[in-house]
Amino acid sequence: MVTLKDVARQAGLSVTTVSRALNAYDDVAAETRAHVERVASELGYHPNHIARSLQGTRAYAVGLVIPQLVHRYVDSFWQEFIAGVTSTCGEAGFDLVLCTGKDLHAEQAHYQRLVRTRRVDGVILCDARVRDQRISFLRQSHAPFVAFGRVLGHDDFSWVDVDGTTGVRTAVDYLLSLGHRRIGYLGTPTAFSFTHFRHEGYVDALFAAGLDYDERLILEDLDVASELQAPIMELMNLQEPPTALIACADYLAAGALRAVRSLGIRVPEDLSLVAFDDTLVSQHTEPPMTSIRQDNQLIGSRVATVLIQQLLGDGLPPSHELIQPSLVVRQSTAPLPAA
Amino acid sequence: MVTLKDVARQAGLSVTTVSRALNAYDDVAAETRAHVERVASELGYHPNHIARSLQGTRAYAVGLVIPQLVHRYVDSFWQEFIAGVTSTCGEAGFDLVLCTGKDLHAEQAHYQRLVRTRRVDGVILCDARVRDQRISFLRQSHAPFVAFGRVLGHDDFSWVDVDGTTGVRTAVDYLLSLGHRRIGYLGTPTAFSFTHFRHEGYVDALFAAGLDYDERLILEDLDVASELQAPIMELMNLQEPPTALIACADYLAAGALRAVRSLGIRVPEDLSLVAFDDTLVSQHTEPPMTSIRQDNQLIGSRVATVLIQQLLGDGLPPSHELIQPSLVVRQSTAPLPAA
DNA sequence: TTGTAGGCGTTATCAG
DNA sequence: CTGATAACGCCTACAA
Repeated sequence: MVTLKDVARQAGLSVTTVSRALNAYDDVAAETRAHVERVASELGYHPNHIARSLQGTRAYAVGLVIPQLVHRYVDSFWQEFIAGVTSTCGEAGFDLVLCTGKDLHAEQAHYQRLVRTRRVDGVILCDARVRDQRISFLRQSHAPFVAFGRVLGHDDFSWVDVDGTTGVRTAVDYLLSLGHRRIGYLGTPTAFSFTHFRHEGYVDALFAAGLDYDERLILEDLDVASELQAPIMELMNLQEPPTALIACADYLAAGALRAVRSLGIRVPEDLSLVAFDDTLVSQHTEPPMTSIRQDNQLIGSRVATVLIQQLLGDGLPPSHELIQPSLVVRQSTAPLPAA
Repeated sequence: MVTLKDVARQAGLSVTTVSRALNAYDDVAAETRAHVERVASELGYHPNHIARSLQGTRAYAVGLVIPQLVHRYVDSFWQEFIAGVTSTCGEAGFDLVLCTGKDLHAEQAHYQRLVRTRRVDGVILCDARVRDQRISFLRQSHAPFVAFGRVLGHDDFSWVDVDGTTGVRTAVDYLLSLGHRRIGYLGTPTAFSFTHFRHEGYVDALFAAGLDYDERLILEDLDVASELQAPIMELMNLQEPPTALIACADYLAAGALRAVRSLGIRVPEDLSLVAFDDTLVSQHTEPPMTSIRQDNQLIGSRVATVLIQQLLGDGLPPSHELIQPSLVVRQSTAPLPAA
């Protein structure tokens, strides 16, 4: 393997000079630089990344730990997100180092290792929780990081998030415009911080329309393994059942669709249904679903951009960025039929 | 950021002794070792992979370059594959370094950089092509690598692949058992090596059943952007149209489903349809599709295992592993109706 | 059984 | 402008 020393010897210069010549420092003679570059390429020199990292400068890599099993494993969220991260990183000359952790604790251990060993220059944190130990840890260990997802009351770190509040509010407004007044709500696990923002959109929209918040129409804390059949049945057997339902995740919408169908309720004739995420799942159901769409690749790309900016220009203030989702209208929603 | 030196100071020993105690050398007193281990865990010491790599020769990382845009981007293949790779790597103490390349040339450049700069110890190569320049490059640069996908006539490198031949053959056999005799075939791009193995399964099954290979029933080289409407129409308007169709990718099956439906042909009553891949796409169509299923996470896991074995025990002979897909029967296939 | 010294390849610091 | 020298954290002769 060709090292800097080999190049130095061959060029009749010191290792230091060669290093600086190759790294575009401005204090080396143009002639010397040319010579060094020629020798380096003749010898087929490539800098040893490991040594570079050990030395303490930049690793030109960012880290990401993905949960081993979350609901998102069933859709293509991570894939699109990662695609966004890697392509943006690539343009900036960074690589992505990926690990997986079975739980939050394991995730944190990975983050610790990655930054401590200088394997990466900074990390990306996903699925921000309401009380997130990982964030406290990263902050206190002075590891540059950017989170996908905000945490209420903590703006001392950079984050990129989807404006779930506006997303849900837009969807509810749309249902209202179709004449619906009894709108049910299926919420994601409350541990995730995005859950609360989405919920807020629902409340806001009802309030703006002067409608009551009826707790009986709300199902909360539903994860991918939740059994929806029974609660949905209860919901639809109310004195005044909802005429529309907004499900805060695709998997909930798909589950609700199956549940109501088994009750003989037709979508969208008897019940309108809106999903959130707009992955392949909601696009391929029958009928295809009206859904709040977030561009996962864009999210990954923005998170990476913010992190790299933070890494290159250091000491930048925390940046906060809200990405707007959009409502994709398909065939699972319809005007409220005249009673 | 606790280092060996910190542990040594705290334990009142030299760095050397601590290092040996922690690395299970047999020339340290049992008592000393216990003491060192206690101090190390109290301080939360974790060895620095980077430093370790520098003096040894292992980076404890493997590389993977994913194509920027291929048909697989629309399903969750990469996500599942990556999940398998990272979890297996993690267990062995390796990280995954991920890049993306817009074309094969860019991919190759990334592989070159990763191995030359010692950023990784070996790489994973995906989507093997019939004539794959990346493979020649990796072989000649002596970079340890494992491919997902074989290339006919090249067994001098390690690969893991899905037995597409048996997969398709099983599906055709199933259709035959339902009474079908006119079975159409929709093939993936011929540049991919798996295309040919799948095709072989089709031919084998027909031959074994004593049926003719009718070129009019075969559509080949269809990618995700292929317009299926016209060719499918032609296919179904034959004197003796097929009564069943086997599509060698989920996206082809979904496209075919739309195309035949627009012709007023019902699935499975008028036409049986089998897909390949069994991603969410084929699971959520109406009707849900009978599909040849491959376990993408398992594939990733096996590829990583083989690569790491190769890395740790060096000089191992190339290993070849064929993973069996399985046929998942759903509602897109039915017995041939009595004419 | 333990400690000392040297080096893996690179870059930062400071002298010349 | 260029070159010694000292790290980075770890391992491994070799010496004590």
